[in-house]
Amino acid sequence: MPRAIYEGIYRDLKGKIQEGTYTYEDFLPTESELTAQYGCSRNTLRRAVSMLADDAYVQPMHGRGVRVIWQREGHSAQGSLSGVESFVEFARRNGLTPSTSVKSFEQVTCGSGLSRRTGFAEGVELLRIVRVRSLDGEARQVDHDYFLASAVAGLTPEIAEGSVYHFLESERHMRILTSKRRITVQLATDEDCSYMDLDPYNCVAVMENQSFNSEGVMFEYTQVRYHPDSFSYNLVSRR
Amino acid sequence: MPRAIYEGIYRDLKGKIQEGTYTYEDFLPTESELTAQYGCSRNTLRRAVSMLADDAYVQPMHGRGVRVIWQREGHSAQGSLSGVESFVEFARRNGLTPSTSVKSFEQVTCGSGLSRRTGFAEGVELLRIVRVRSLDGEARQVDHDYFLASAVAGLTPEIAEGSVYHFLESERHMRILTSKRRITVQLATDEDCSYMDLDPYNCVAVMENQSFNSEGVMFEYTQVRYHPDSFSYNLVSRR
DNA sequence: AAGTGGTCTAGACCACCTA
DNA sequence: AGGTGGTCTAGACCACTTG
Repeated sequence: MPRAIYEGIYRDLKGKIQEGTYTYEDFLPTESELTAQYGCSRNTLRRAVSMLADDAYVQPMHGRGVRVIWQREGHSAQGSLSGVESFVEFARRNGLTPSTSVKSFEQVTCGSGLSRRTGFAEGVELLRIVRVRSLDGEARQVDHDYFLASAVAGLTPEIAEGSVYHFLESERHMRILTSKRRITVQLATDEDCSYMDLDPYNCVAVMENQSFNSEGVMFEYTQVRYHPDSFSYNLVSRR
Repeated sequence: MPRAIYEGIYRDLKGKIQEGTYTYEDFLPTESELTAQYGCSRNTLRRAVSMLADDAYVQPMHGRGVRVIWQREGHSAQGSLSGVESFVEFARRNGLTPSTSVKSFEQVTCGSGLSRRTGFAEGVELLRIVRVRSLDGEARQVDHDYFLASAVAGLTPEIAEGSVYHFLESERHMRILTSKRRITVQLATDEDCSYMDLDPYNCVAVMENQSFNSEGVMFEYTQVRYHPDSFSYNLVSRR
């Protein structure tokens, strides 16, 4: 694997923090020690450290050193859906059986309302897919996907029962490079109630998502409506 | 102001994208053109561009160029609380009158349950503050704050009615450098219902937050419980 | 083949912290 | 004063895309 040097150093340091070689509130060795240790330039090492800082594993302190701030089980994890993990990966990791039921699979033209909501240009052809996803038979989320029709030619309802991304990556050689997300809480719609076990006055967590492919073109808008018990989202911010 | 060069370039390019000098799906000038334009080294320019990419303003494409992916009103913004903006800033921007009522202000010792929830070590002294925050008289969120008591000496209920961060920054010369967050949706507690206008079967959006100061020490755990109508969180992810 | 972004190096100077 | 991280430069080579 032709991995970048900074990537290797990043993984190595991250592993050492997770394993306890460096622990909470320790200082990492200094930059000059680490560059000597890894036999790389200072810039390359700094890039790796800055990635660790982005992950909130570490906090560099000017004039003092680089302090570890990662804690095992920092925010103790409940068994709930992480926003970054795929549905199937989450299920596998927790020993649950995932299943997907395609409720809708149709081509639509993007009208003005849809354009404002999704960010697609008016008039473009979209493929609309609605899927209910369950764990051990319990409906946990409803996915509303809109794909640029031209980008997903060949997609069938059968494929949509599995992973659309796998299809896009292996068949269409497409990669998601960037995505913008928004999380809100909304009152459950009648549709939500009919798909998931919810009462009309319940709320759902809604994650909207715009994805851009390697061409820099937005090709997907997704709205995932989560059963409130199944939603958890972790993130980090700096500065 | 001794701002960094990359910071200036970053802001300039960001402004040009927002103003429409470069628009959605355009390519930026090439790196060599931009380095000439700004009279800086390639590394410095690349750092600025990489920050724009982190913000999903731009997507660099190997061998082709750097494409703008920012859209005005991409995910159309509703009038709702953003997770990154402070409560007062949000109110001001939307012409609403913010108010805060301190419901609790007391010192507690961190027990095992609290330690697991918050990430503080067992036995440390904490200052617990509960505040209800309203916009135009309507209660929108309840803040449960736990501060390392030693870090916030001198804090009073009167100060807590305003901005604790302002106190920490100007009086205690403390800065938040990193924070880890988690967002979940929970059933409203009796306390939530009594503070905000909610029924027992309603949900609240909960944002938990651990903050680290410039010493790399966690000094704050906050749990903000949002009225569902007042919650919106925007974020970006790459790769 | 030419042009683009991606990675890496070596060396310089600065700003901050501790003593 | 000495050590640490923060910024910046100049130049090299590589990998990908396009004609």
